[in-house]
Order: sequence, then C-alpha cells, then structure tokens
Amino acid sequence: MSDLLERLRGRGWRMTAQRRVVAEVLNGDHVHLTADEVLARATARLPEISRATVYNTLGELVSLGEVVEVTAHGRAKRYDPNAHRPHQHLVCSECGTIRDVHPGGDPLTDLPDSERFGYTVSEVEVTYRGHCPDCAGL
Amino acid sequence: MSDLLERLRGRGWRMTAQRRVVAEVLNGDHVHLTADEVLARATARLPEISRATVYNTLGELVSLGEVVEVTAHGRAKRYDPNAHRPHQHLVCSECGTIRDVHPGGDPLTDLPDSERFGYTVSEVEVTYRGHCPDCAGL
DNA sequence: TCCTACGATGGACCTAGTCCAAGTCAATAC
DNA sequence: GTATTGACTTGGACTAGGTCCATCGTAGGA
Repeated sequence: MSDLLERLRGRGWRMTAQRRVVAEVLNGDHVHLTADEVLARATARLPEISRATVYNTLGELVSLGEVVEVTAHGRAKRYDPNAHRPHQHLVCSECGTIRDVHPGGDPLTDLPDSERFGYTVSEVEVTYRGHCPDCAGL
Repeated sequence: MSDLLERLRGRGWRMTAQRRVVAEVLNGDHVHLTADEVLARATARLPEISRATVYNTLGELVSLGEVVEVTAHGRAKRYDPNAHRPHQHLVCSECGTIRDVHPGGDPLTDLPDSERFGYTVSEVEVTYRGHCPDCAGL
C-alpha cells in the first residue's frame, strides 16, 4: 500500500491528501469498490473531498495500471487494486459479491489464429458467474 | 429470425408490431447493438415505437435467453442475438468493434475446485481485447 | 518564502436506463 | 363480427452514474 504511494511518487505523481486517501481506501485483497463506495470511505477520512476528485484519481490510477476497472454486476464500475497479480473474477449473480480467482492455463492461448480475424490480441478478461454459498439456497 | 418469432409465440409471447420490429432489428451474425441503436433502427421501421418498449422488449429477450447482454466497451450495454451458439467476444480497445469468437477448450474446467470458494459456477464470459486490423497502425 | 503549474472543488450537465399512470390492442370467447 | 380483458405500449418524469469546467488552493521546486 505505501509501496503504491511510493511507486506513484516515483512516477512524478504530485502527492495530495486527497490522492493519498483514495489510494489508502483501495487497499487489500478482494477489494472491489464502486466509485461511490470509494467516495464514501474517502469522505469518512477527509470530509471535504469531492466526487470529481475521486473520479479523477480513480481514472489516473487505472491509466497508470495500478488499478483495474471491473464491470461485473449492476451498473456501476468497480475498482480492483490487485492489478499487479494477474487474476480473474468470480461473481455471484444473486448478490454481486466478487472474488479474485486464479484459473489454471492461459486463456490467451485458447484462441486459435483462425479465430483472431487479424486482431492483435493482448489481453483476456474472464468472468465466472454462479452463486456464492450464501445465495446458493435461493 | 422468423424462427425466433415462432419460438417466442410458442412461449406465449403476445405478438405486437413493436416486438416484431425489435426482434427483426436484432438479426444476423456479429450484431452487437446498443439499446439506442436498436431504438434508432426500430424507429426507422415503426416511428411511434417508444424507448421504454425497446428496453422492455430487450429485457424480456434477455430473460428468455434469446439474447445476451454484453458489456464490452464504453458505457452502454450491447445486445447479442447469437445466444444459442456459445461463443466469446473479441473487442478492439480502440474503436470498440466486437467479433464473436469460438475459443478451443472449456474455460469452465480451467477453474479448479480450490478456486471456487464454495460457489456453484455455471457460466463463464471471456472477453479478448486487442486491436483490430484497422486500428493496429495507430 | 515565493511562484506557479498541477490538482481540487462544486455545481451544472449529460447519458443510459427505470418507473409509472393512462391509453391501446392481441388474443380469446361468444 | 363483436365484446372483453389483461397484457402491452406510451411519453414524460425521474434516477444513477459519470463528466465537464471555471475558479480556487496548494505541493514542491527555485
């Protein structure tokens, strides 16, 4: 986490209270907050922080590759700070809970050349859907 | 296409001009329209059709399993009528063009039990990202 | 300590999508 | 062919999520 702040500073990021708070909120495993949730938690620590700043900061973290956007369930994007460990997502279709998972094999190699239509493919995103233990009974 | 209309009628769908038009607009391979695009094309054929009806109809087609929602690029959901042939998507990160692709292997089996956290996993969605031939030069 | 360009603010604005009360009409019954 | 009725459609108001922008504040270098 503070290594995140270090990395950012090293990249010439100007460090402000707001950015620090957003980076701190996005810390830990299996964290997949919406922008609104990030705003709420950031506001708890720094009441004057504005919505625009949270969106700006999230956008920057994403384009720096420190955080990935996940569009998994519902309308709002979620932000996953676990960007340096390649992983996929397992989503409960009932309650929307997200877990990070690490499937075996490389899904990129599953796509034969004949199915690439001349695209240069560089990334794969896999979302598993099902029911979490809590919702399985429904 | 008209088999789609037949199937729907067979399931007790009340056939109206609006529903017919929406179903007709969503016809063909590699069709991935946004709700707004569906509305535009439907309006061209049936000027009085309303936005709410397009959304309602799309929602019904999705819950009947005739159409799948794709969240691939940009904000708006896209609707893919090719629901009866299992397939995945290849998206150009530049222009957003989507192709249907058929990777080898079953991605479901790539997720070991130890990574399922008690979830009953029933579905996988794979999105390949890269650049299409037109955008590769950029 | 001063300067200044980068960042933060908040309020207006936009897009995608949902909701609802009222009106319409497809399908069934006669 | 007509009557009936409940499912379907309409349009307009509303909401959520997100973006934009002019102005103000401040981190960090000189």
